[in-house]
Amino acid sequence: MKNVLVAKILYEIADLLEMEDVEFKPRAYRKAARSVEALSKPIEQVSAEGKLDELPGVGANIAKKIVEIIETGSLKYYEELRKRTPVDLEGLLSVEGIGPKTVKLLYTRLGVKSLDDLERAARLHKIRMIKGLGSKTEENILGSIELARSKKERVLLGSALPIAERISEGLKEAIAADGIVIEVEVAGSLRRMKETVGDIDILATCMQPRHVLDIFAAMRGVRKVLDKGETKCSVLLEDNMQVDLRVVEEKSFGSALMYFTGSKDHNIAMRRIAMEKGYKLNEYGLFNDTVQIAGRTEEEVYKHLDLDYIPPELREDHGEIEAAKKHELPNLIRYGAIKGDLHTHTKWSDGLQTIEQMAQAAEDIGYSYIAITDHYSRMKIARGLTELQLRNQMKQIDQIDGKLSGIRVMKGAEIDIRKDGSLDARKELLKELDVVVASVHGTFKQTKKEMTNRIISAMESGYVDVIGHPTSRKIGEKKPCEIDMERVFETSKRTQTYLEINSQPQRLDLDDANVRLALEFGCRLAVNTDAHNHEQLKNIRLGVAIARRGWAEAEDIITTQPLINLMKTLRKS
DNA sequence: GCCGTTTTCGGCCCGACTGTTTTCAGTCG
Repeated sequence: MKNVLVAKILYEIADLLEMEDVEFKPRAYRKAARSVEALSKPIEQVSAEGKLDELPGVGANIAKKIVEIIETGSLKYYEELRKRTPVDLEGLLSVEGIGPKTVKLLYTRLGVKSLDDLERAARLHKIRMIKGLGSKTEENILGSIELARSKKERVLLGSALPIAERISEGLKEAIAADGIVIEVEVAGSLRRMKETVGDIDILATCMQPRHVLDIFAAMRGVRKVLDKGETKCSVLLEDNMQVDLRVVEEKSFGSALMYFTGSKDHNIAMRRIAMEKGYKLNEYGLFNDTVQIAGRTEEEVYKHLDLDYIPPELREDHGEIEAAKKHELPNLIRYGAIKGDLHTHTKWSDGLQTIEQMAQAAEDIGYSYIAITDHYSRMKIARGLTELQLRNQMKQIDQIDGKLSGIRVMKGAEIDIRKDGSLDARKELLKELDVVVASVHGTFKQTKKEMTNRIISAMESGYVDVIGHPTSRKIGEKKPCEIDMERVFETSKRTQTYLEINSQPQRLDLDDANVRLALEFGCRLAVNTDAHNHEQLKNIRLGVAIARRGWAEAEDIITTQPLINLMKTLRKS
């Protein structure tokens, strides 16, 4: 599956062309790249079927280039562009505030090719000497460069999860084909559903550990075997992700799973409890002297320590052990509990699919409602709709909704919260919508107080149902805005304006800590995907994971409610 | 380089903000 590679090259061509002041082509390449990225099947398959030019944004020329990438792993056109400006484009562009034009400028004037070069140039105050740049730019670069570097070290949950699942499924299938019984589980921070992970840990139990390790080391996608022993094998995948596989005896599977799931702090606390009871806990089991009294499953280990079972998402030593002791753990929202999505986009604004396609996809995953909330903006953010366009869309949604019986399609919009906290839409228009999502786009350089008031104003307007991606953070790219969250939570509760848990892999905003705090304030939240294509509707599990990590129960999340209850919850019903 | 019930050629999103500038380029969403 070369989708990621193809998309990456197309994106980079766009940046390279932009560097050279080429007009319009960058946009064309980006559109094609997004199409490839959104694809659920291998690009090779689409190519083999001769259907590349059916992808939105892919014409004869780009199709030809994609074929070349599939066949050779690279692209002459791309290599030539790179030769003209041989820099670590991806790295340099990951610095906030630096775009293709600045990369070009820094390269031609200072020979900056890498993040290290950039940092050196900034420290030596060479950047401020360039016409068009200044001391402020230099300071900003130094401020963002660490963040840009750290991005490489951890991978988004949303990226790592499918890789881990593919590997564990592949392993199961390969072993099963040999007629051998195997049990495989993903462990580590990935199992705890942390928003980013450093590597992938997989645990297996099998009577023939060596056979499992051999198959694992020879799997497709493995670039390098880092080390391989009797029970453990570490490999580096083609995309630089490290995967560790451990094979343990069946009688130790539960305790090993606990041990390798962590967190470290949770494990330490657990071992202390075992000690207090006169036992010993390690990855091989729970022991009374030398006799193993538990270890086959996690459940029996917790039980023998007089604790309720603690779901992996809670294992951070943030009070979960005390709660488990007192039988006060939350009844966490289940992964399948979501009944609908209140934040989605279509090709009317910057999405990829039609309203029908999004609604159909939502119905297919078992939802009973979906709100179409394309960007609406008087300032044309992300191809926002005009009032006339939105009214046309509303008519079309009504027609589509009339035709579909299995799912309710709701009229909505994502409205920009302007700098002064006012909504970028006429109130009369908002009244006609079923769902109003209001979000901050463009965080400027506002103070904490200004930003807090900006969001609170929107909540107090009386026209907003959901605040979209409340802190505007992007993991590894953009820090969350400084906001007085407690004031926001208080207002959310008072005005019954629901804060979103945005399920986009790079957002996950609110984050787990804020979710937990919001719940303490008595807020209810909305888990949405902000999907820009139908595949992204499936990101909902990431949002639910964050809800679980924030100790949320189903009742805390309005999108678990059936339609009739939801309508009572929203203000415009 | 792509695309089309107003077009197969001529458009293609655009406004705000920042940091640099004396009127604007680059970045962002």
